[in-house]
Amino acid sequence: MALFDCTVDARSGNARALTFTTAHGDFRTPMFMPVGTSATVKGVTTETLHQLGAQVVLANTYHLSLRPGADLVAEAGGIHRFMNYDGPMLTDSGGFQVFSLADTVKLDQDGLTFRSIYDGAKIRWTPEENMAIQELIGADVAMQLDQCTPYPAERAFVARAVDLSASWAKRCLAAHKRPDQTLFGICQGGMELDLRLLSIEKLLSIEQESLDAGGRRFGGFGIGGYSVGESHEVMFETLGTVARALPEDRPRYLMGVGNPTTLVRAVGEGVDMFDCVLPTRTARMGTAFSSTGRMNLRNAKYARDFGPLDAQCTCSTCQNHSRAYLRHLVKQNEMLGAILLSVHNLHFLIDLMARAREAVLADTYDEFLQSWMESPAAKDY
RNA sequence: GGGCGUGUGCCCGAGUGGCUAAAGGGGACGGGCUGUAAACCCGUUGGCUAUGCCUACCUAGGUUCGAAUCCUAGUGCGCCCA
Repeated sequence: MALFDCTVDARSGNARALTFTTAHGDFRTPMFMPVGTSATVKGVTTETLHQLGAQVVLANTYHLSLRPGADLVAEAGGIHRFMNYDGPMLTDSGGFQVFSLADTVKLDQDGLTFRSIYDGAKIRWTPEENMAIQELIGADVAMQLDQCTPYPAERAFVARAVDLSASWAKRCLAAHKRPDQTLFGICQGGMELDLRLLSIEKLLSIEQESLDAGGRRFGGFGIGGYSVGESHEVMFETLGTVARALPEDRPRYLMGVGNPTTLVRAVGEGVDMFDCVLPTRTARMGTAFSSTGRMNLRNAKYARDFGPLDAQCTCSTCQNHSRAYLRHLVKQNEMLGAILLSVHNLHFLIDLMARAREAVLADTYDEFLQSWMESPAAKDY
């Protein structure tokens, strides 16, 4: 297969199983992508990531461009070599950070100006500059610069973000040149279905214009601006329609999600890819996903519980360590506790999506979804 | 044996007459975490028959309208002198 080809291996209802080709190998969906913001999935070695069956690892343009600097990453031979991960990688544009982090973002049609959280330096990003930075970092997939809107938000504000994100999508697509890297466009529009569909319409017409002019196409599509404070019901009111309005032949990536049950349901709505800090962050804070729901290992009830974390789990943490030991590590603030729980939580989501793929291939996704929703693990949704 | 200092809630520790059921830490207990400035943030932490009452700042006694705070004695601990 050629670079960035995407094949639909199977469908089951609205759920899909894709294979996507990158210069660092294929990835198969549905899948969960561990987040490695600063060129590291916190607490987890790249060797372990491979063992876990991670297919794509994220990194963040905002953080890497400020520390250690995109030029330094390029000098190291690119992000893969820099962090010694030879599988597919994806960089988020950093737009999310600019809006969520900097209290002094200045937004104009041409780009955005903000201050570095590290040293206060004034930084100016146009979509073109952001593309150049992501090309220097060198992940297999780059994300367009976009404006992620919070919830709740005024409709007019969301509409402006849709327009701005679309205009940036156009400029990113035009500016993006690196041949071994593909670009994903991003759909915004908050919880307003018509704005969501408008956003997609814009992306597709931008792409068509680009193709007509002999330019590039989007390798896939991000669905941004969800899981920003709205309830699950509100999110799923529009998510399925939005996902299925995106092209069938390319990946749909629900950005920043997260929760096991949300993943299983979203796959059922036609979403293919996910990323989230939740498994690694909650692990560092002492919480584990499990087949019986979330477990807070700080709880006293685990102090003398010498059984495995999750009897149904095949990860190395569950094979080798007891709840009592993990609780001890967490309570003592020992770094190994965070590491072991990170490994377990990542395994949980990666394995969940692997099983989702099997269900799609067997055309039994409905049953898979139903059985998940009836399982005790879904209760902490 | 003498002198000086000190003793506060599970622990450390602030508080030198009323605004004190007692600051602040720690610990314990519980909750949160969703395109990572997070090994972080938030709550609770004397008891009860609970818009009030009881018990509490080493012990006992005293001064005072009122004491963790002042006085006396005892006692534990620390330092110094013999």
